[in-house]
Amino acid sequence: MPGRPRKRAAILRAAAEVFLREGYERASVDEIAALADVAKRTVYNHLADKEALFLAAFEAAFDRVNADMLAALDEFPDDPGDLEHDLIAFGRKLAGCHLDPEVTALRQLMSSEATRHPELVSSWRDRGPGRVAALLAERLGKVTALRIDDPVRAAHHFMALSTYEVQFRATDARKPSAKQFDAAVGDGVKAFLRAYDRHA
Amino acid sequence: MPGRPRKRAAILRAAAEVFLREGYERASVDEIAALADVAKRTVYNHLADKEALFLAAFEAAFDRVNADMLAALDEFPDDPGDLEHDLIAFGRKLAGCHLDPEVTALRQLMSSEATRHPELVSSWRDRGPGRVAALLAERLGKVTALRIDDPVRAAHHFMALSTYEVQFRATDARKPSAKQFDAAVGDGVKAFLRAYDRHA
DNA sequence: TGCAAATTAACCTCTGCGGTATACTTTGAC
DNA sequence: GTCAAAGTATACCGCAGAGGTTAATTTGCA
Repeated sequence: MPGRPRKRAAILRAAAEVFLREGYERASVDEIAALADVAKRTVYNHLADKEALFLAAFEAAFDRVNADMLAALDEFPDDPGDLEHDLIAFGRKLAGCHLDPEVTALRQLMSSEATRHPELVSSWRDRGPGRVAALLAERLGKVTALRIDDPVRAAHHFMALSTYEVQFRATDARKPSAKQFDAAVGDGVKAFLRAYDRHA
Repeated sequence: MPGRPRKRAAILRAAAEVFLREGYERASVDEIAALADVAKRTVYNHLADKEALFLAAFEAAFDRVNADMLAALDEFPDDPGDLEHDLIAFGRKLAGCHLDPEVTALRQLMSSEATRHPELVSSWRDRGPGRVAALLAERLGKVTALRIDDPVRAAHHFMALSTYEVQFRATDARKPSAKQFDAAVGDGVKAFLRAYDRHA
């Protein structure tokens, strides 16, 4: 592996770690350089200034996390055998993503810089949950057992019901137990089915 | 009105405004003092340091917006005549709170300081949405037209369905139109009723 | 192997902010 | 009206961090 891109990757990884841990203002370029095991000058060699460093690191971290999010969709079979079971499995995967510390830290970081960088928010929404909703809508629309007028809205309802409570407690000091987690997701999915299943 | 408490109130109001606009780190005590029309020394006279100033201002701002949130519950009648209509009215009020710029700014501020002040998050949750959920659960449990096993969970489902999409777009540059807003809330409430109404 | 580009370490400067000190003025309760 | 408590203006200190400079060194590639 060539030297230059390796340095750049190390810088972005370190920057993501420090920015996520400290927030934009509290993060220092010195610490990032030290963590990347690189001279500060090298950082400024790759990225013009702290701002550019932040945006690039955020972008990279988002891509990484978002891949997991979209991968959850593979959990959802094209032709579900046991619909409730499959939906619960998918809902767990989806809700589980929201518990990932990197995800919650990224959300917080985005939130705190939302005023200065509104494009971060819209990009996150469109490429993240918005994308998940669109893809999920496509799949739900094909399930004949469901009566769905507006697939995108139904997808949102599914996401809301399966993840609301988990997100609610995601920032809590002590995470919900596996039992609470499963119950929250399971009950959410069951409510979704009562609202959308033809014979429920 | 006596002078001293008036100064204190002015300081807290100014602090809230600046902290909400700039975030903790970017906010400067100088600006807060100027906005409160007060000498910097006076600020430090009332609050020990920037940290205490922040916590006090946050607390005050939270109490203010949270009162609106809890007031939304009054929208919900003890004995609903037209359940769907009443639920939609309540849902709109609830979702509307999430569009208030001060509310979104407060959430962002809490988010960005969550690591340093986890107690802010749990206090927010317990006294805010958690409280709403508990009170709403109480009311929902009394509505005989609904089949509800776990009232608190049902309350969460109601909150999720009626506010998810609005919160989803709350940080968007251009707010959703009234039509979109009403449709999102209305469809959410209808889904809730399909899931919980005895004869649906 | 040689050379050009990248990297490094060690400074340096400049700015902004938290917090304090001083010396003076205002305010309000008795 | 007095006088102590509170407020004000201004200057100041210390510190931390962004970003630049330089000169020496390493690295990758022809």
